[in-house]
Amino acid sequence: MAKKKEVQSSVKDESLIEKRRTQMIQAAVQLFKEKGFHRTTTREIAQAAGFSIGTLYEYIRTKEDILFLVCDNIYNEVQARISTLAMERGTIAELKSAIERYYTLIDDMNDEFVVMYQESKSLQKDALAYVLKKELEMVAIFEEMLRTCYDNDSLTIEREDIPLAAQHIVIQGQMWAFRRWALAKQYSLAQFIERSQQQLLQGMIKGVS
Amino acid sequence: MAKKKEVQSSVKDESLIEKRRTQMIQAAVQLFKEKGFHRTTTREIAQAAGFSIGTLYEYIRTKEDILFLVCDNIYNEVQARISTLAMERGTIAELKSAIERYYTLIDDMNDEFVVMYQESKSLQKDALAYVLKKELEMVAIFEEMLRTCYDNDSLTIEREDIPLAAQHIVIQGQMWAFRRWALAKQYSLAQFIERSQQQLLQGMIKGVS
Amino acid sequence: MAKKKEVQSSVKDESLIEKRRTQMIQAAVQLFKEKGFHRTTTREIAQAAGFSIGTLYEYIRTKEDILFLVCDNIYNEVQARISTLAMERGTIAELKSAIERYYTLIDDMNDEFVVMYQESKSLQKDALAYVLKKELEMVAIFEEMLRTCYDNDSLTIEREDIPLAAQHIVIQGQMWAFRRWALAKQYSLAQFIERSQQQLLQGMIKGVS
Amino acid sequence: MAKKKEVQSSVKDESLIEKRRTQMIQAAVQLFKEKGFHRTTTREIAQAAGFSIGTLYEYIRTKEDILFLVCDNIYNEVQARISTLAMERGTIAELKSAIERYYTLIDDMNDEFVVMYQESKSLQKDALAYVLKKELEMVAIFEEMLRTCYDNDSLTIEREDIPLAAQHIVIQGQMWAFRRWALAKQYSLAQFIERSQQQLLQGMIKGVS
DNA sequence: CATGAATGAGACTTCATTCAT
DNA sequence: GATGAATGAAGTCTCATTCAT
Repeated sequence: MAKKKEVQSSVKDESLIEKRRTQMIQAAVQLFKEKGFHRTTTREIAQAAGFSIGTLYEYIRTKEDILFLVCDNIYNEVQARISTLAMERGTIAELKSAIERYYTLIDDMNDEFVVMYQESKSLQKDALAYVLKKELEMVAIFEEMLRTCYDNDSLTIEREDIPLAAQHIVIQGQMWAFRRWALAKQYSLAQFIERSQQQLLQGMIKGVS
Repeated sequence: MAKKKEVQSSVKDESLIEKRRTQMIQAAVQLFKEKGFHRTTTREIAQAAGFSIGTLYEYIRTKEDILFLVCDNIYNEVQARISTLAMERGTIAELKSAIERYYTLIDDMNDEFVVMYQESKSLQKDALAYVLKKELEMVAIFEEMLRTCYDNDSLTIEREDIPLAAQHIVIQGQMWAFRRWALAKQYSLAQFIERSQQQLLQGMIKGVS
Repeated sequence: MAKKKEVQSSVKDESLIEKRRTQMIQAAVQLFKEKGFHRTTTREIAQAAGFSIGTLYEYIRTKEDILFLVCDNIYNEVQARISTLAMERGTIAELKSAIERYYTLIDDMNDEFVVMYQESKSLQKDALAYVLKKELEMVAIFEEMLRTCYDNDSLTIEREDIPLAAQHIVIQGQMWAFRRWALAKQYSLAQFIERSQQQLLQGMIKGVS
Repeated sequence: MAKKKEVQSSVKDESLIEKRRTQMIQAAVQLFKEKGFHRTTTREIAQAAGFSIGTLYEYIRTKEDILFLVCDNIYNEVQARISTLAMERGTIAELKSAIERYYTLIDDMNDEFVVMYQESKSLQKDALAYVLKKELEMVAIFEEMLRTCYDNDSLTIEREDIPLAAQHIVIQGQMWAFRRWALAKQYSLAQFIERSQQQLLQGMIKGVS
């Protein structure tokens, strides 16, 4: 659980940092979603967060720090909610449940996901590397699940195609994040999840035609 | 084929406009890919294109016009290369061929695609609407193909799931655009296309277990 | 000995004021020497002095007050150490001794002197006037000494050149303050003093060729 | 005549650069003299120079560049005017003439000198090194003159004291720069030069009592 | 048509100072 | 008396766009 990159603050009170950063992240996500990272000014973020520009800069060093905090925050939420999937025996049911949880999470945090995927490239090299690492961990979770299922003799898929399949699951989630506005006309979230589970797993599950 | 948005130029000579814009699109794509739209300056684009900042502004009105030209250019290419699939009889073979052509195109124009997906949100409302419309047309082409196949009695899929399947095909293409750097370690383009065809169509084709 | 300028403090306890100000002067001298007055922040001074920014402002009113305290402190030291030269009979030996004491003091308080000469221009008009007055008093001490020597019939110099000669003695001291880093390669302090006494007084002392 | 440090400009026309920089240097010297480098804003400099802030930054990269240009400009002037002293035979008359020229120059460029000595410490390491090097060259010119005089058998001074004597000449010049306001009450420039020549050279010239 | 110097609004960031705790 | 979080004026610098040559 080593923190790779720390955002420096000149304020000492840790709980206050926590509180202010939460305010600032919420404000930033909203604004980044509307106008994008570059078109949003630090003043706007401060104002939307409810404090002055001076106060904003007591809790970060640069504007980019805010973007990093947004991205970091999302992954922490994601991992917190996904990692509860214990995956003890590696059943297909558990895999389906993981997909459901993941897509539900994406739906809950739609704004944040869109912002992260659209803007994370604006991060500096080290911050970007950190975010990409987190993203690969996400794919790795599903790879691991698929592999356990495979070892349980539950999948017909080739072992070497597991990475692609895992990416597929993640990408399908991004699809909901990016095109909810288009897809929601036709599917509810529940329907989307059901259809996705079917399409993604269809044909790779033993005993299912 | 009504042009929704025209980029104004104060130069009259059409062939010169064509030539200069091609230069500027090529320069811009390279720069946008490296540094993103917002971090790229108009001066840099002019210099990379081989003319002065003053000349650049003879052929466009705003910086955003350049981004629009990049996006517009991609769709013109796409449509030119995909639309040749007349899809007369709606066979599975033709569907597979369309997927192959589409993914090959994405591979050819990788830089442009990445730029478009990353930056198109920076377009003004009307230009963005135009680009989204073009993208939906892309999905519509595959929907149409799937529907023809369906009517040909070639698909087991539900008719109402055709839009989702079409989106799926397009998204899978984006996956190659965005993650070629990661995927290429494991798959060649040909292999990726083959695997994708299999995963995307698997289970929805009649007569295939 | 009327105090021209008082630095206000909201703290009552005089000995505490004394203590805190000593701390802050020491910290400030060090920082001003390294980075200059303008590049040093009040926060840095407070931290280096060992207390909080809030406490710092209990003992001063503005940042400039700190600079004034530094300058004032130097002159207090100077006067304390130089004025002990009672100069009762106005001998050449006493003049030489005064030069030695003065230059030794400059060597001891090198940092403070450099800071004062570099930064005193940043003082407000009234504070600057006070510092300049103190400096002129410094020159006046040597003028007085030279004049006594002159009246003692010990100098060949013109009486009207005494002010210039006095300035010369002071300036030569500044030379050691500013260029000790260069001069120290060639001369020890003792050697510098000896050479200076020789050059400064050479030719103006009766009975010396 | 190798230029150690170049200030970058995005304007290509060399003669225009020359012209604009001259304007900007003149404006800056005036303002730096009045308020110091740090209290002067780039906007003020641009305005005083007669163009916009944007134009100012077409000819420099950072505010510090302006200070560097000011310092560089002074030394170029100084060297241009001093180097005409051919010093062919190394006579005392020529040495005196050099001192006269140097002090006259300082008087002419009083504002610039004060600014340079007060503010050059605000330069970055490399720019500061360049300025210090130029200053040492100034001392070296006088050292060279003194040494030639010495070899001509014209000086009674010890050879090892030549560096100190050269520094002395330079420092005495700075005295006029810094304290003209005080000294001018008593001496005209001509008188100051005469007295300085006398005091500086007195006793080190053979055949003069 | 081509050029590139000029413009200035506006962005990010700093930091002296205050004041409630 | 001590603390340190909050403030916002002000500074430096960028860059899209214009227009005279």
